[in-house]
Amino acid sequence: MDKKEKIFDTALKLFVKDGFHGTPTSKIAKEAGIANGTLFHHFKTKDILIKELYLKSKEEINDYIEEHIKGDLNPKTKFKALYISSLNWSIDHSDKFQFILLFQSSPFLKLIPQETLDQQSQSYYKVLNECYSKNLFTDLPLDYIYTLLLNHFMGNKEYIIQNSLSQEERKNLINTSFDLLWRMIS
Amino acid sequence: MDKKEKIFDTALKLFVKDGFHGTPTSKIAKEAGIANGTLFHHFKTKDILIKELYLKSKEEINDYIEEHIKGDLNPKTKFKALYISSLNWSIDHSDKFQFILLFQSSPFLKLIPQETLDQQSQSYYKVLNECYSKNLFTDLPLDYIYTLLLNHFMGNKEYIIQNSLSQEERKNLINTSFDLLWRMIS
DNA sequence: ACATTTGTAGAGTAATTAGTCGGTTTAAAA
DNA sequence: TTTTAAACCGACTAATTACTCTACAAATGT
Repeated sequence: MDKKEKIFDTALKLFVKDGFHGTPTSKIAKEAGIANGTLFHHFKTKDILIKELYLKSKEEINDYIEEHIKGDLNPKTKFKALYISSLNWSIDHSDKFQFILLFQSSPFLKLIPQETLDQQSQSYYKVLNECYSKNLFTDLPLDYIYTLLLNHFMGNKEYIIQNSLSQEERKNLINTSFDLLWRMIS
Repeated sequence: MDKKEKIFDTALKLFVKDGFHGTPTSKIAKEAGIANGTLFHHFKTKDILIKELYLKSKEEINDYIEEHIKGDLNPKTKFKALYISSLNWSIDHSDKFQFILLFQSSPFLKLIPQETLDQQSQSYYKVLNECYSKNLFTDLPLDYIYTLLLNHFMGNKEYIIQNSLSQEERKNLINTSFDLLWRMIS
């Protein structure tokens, strides 16, 4: 495996486990099986490593989701596809997803310009706005619906990871959870 | 203000802002307006400070909630009182609540014996179990309902904090959110 | 009044950390 | 083949960290 890739992998795992400040660069290098200097050859600073790791992970989930919602024309099925594909990715890449959350609620978030952040969430908002403008949602503020949606999502993600369901059970639960959500917000 | 109390306050604020490892004891001492040595006189180690801060905060929220649910005999109103009082406390003490979450998802959680943790969540589980055994909930596993409940709670908490509502609006939203929740899980 | 404990201070220390540097190996280009 | 550049190494450094130590002040008990 490419050493830079190996650094990414190891760093992500350690950051999720012990936090950013709790993970020394020396430990990353050691566990990745490379020398200290090599790490700083690929990433000028620890901050840059953290930032690139975030951008990489975020790009992966975004690509995956966009791949799964494109083509769908009906707003509701598009919304459902968004919900389900996000859920699937976050379960299948739980460390990466956890890392994204960690980063987003950390002071390192400031390393990313607002413009980039907006751009990254564009596709979600587009789907949401379409449903909203077509009055598919109940008569509550859109940001409140977003809140309900987001946390329903997070809870179900956590539940599925925790209970390591079979592929079939998982599919069923995800569908059930979407129905529960839709019943709540439509 | 008592210096020990001042350390508690400052440490909590900084831990929430910058994380445990991101907050040096020297910074805590400086911002609390005390000497380095004084901090270590009151708390033998940084870990002990973190642990005591958690136990203190957790005790406060537990006391508050228990004060608000005692007396209620009907399981549903007791459940509602639990939901609403938790929400109110977490909004009115958002830093402390954030700290509790931070601690619980950190490696420091290991500092607390399982026995103590169980004891601390006893009263919540009691209320939940009572509703469950009286068939007030829909036909889903209790731990799944707990997941839905918890995340509905978290989302609404975040929403109310973010949107700084008036006392009246807040009360209404909390009630609405409870109805939404109840409709979903009952 | 005196003694003892407790609170407070801040300089000091050993360990750890992010990041550097000079040098060697590997790989690609000329 | 020779030259150039990129990848890699690990010892090193300056800064930071958790924590100690000694001394002094305040409170408390006798």
